[in-house]
Amino acid sequence: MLDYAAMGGVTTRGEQVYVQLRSDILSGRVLPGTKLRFADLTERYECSTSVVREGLTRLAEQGLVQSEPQHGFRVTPVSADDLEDLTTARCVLEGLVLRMSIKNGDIAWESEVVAAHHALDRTPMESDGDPVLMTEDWTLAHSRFHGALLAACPNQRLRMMALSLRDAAELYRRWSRPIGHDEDRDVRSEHRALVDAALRGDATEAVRLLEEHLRRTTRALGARERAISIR
Amino acid sequence: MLDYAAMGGVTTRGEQVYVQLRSDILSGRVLPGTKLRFADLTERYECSTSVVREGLTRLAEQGLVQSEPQHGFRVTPVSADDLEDLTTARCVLEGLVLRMSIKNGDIAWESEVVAAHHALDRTPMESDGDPVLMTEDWTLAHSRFHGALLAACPNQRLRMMALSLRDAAELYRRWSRPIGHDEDRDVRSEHRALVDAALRGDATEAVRLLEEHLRRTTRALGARERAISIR
DNA sequence: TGTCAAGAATATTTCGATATTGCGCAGGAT
DNA sequence: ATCCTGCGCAATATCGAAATATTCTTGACA
Repeated sequence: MLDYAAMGGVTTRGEQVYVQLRSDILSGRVLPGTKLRFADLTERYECSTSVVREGLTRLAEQGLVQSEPQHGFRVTPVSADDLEDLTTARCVLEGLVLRMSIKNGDIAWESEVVAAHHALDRTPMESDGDPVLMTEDWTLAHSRFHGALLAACPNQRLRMMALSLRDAAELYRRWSRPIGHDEDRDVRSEHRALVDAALRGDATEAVRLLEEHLRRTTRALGARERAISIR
Repeated sequence: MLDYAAMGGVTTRGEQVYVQLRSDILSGRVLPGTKLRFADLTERYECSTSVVREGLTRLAEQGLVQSEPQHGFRVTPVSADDLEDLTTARCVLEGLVLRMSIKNGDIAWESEVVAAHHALDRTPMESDGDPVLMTEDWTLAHSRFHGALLAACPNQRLRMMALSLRDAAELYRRWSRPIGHDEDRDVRSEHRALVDAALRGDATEAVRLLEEHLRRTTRALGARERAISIR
């Protein structure tokens, strides 16, 4: 949770590598459980071990990778139990933050929510090439939309923690593409209902919808996980 | 939030330095706002810059120190606004975790709570030498006591986040020694009431007591802060 | 054939040095 | 007098290799 809010762009090599490493993990370019060797990473990111180490250390602190002393780092493996924990934590915390955000949101916030939702609604979910992974664009728009919903929460720490949990969930979400294809319409209508409740100021209903939204993604992954484990 | 649960003790130099650095900050041996120079730290901890850097990076990720690229690190400064945010976050989150812990706690958990409370109750708060800072022993016992209360929360992530907030608050608590001396008795009775409610299984009352407990410490600091700012 | 130990190979951790960046001050131009 | 520019100092960021730890391989011995 380093605060680079003040700086315009990426400045140090360490920061660049960290951002890229993080992006590579979150986007699923390196699979959960993968061992991260220094030799590979220094070559891939064209920097020395120190810089790689710094990035890995930061990610480990966030829980995106795991560190075992003298044994190196690996991308945090996914598990059904952990997902259960994560989902519960998100329902509780993100629900809370959403409630605070709605109670506190002004017109500017409402505008941002509407804008983010519009962008999300118009972004295609799946690319023609890959029927499993979502598009980069949709993932980004989705992240922005949920971020916008939470943006008006006056408590920075709670908001940051909720966002951090969303990141952790990204690892799972990345692989939760449901088998069926009607899901597409479903997710969009869930988002729309969420926006409606939020703008109406109906925090309780919005929180209920959010929790349902989160749990559905979890259930979708459950199905996918079973499918993968059969292989 | 690196997971060293599996390892017996501290193994790498980096880990040692991190632990010590963290302890030095949390215990108030280096004041909030202090610039942390590499030259000083490498000498103090007898290691190279890389190791110091790793420790600082981890602490920065936790929010205990701040990093500004090309400008180094400094211990996160304290502010009244941040304390307000922090206290609110703690009341909400730690309250939630306490509730879950009480609902889920078994006899073994109860025993731990009783034991930790007993140890805390018998540990002197203030040393004869310094009338302002709490003793190292009391701080440790206090931390263990509150940790024990939360230990039965089945959700690891929520529990870890609550503990992380407690650490952040430690920076403030360290300087919140009230002016008056009767506070001593007061804090002890607050802890006792908390234990009673928890063991009774009265989660709602326990959470209420905890929130009051947290807010009182905050108010105590408020007074102290004003006293400091007058200097 | 199975076990164990010594040594080779591989990976991580730590170091010391170099490269880079930012800051302050002096000197000169406007 | 004020502002700009360039130089030197101090601190951070990065590197590449040495030191340390772990894992794998090989071969002797029971």
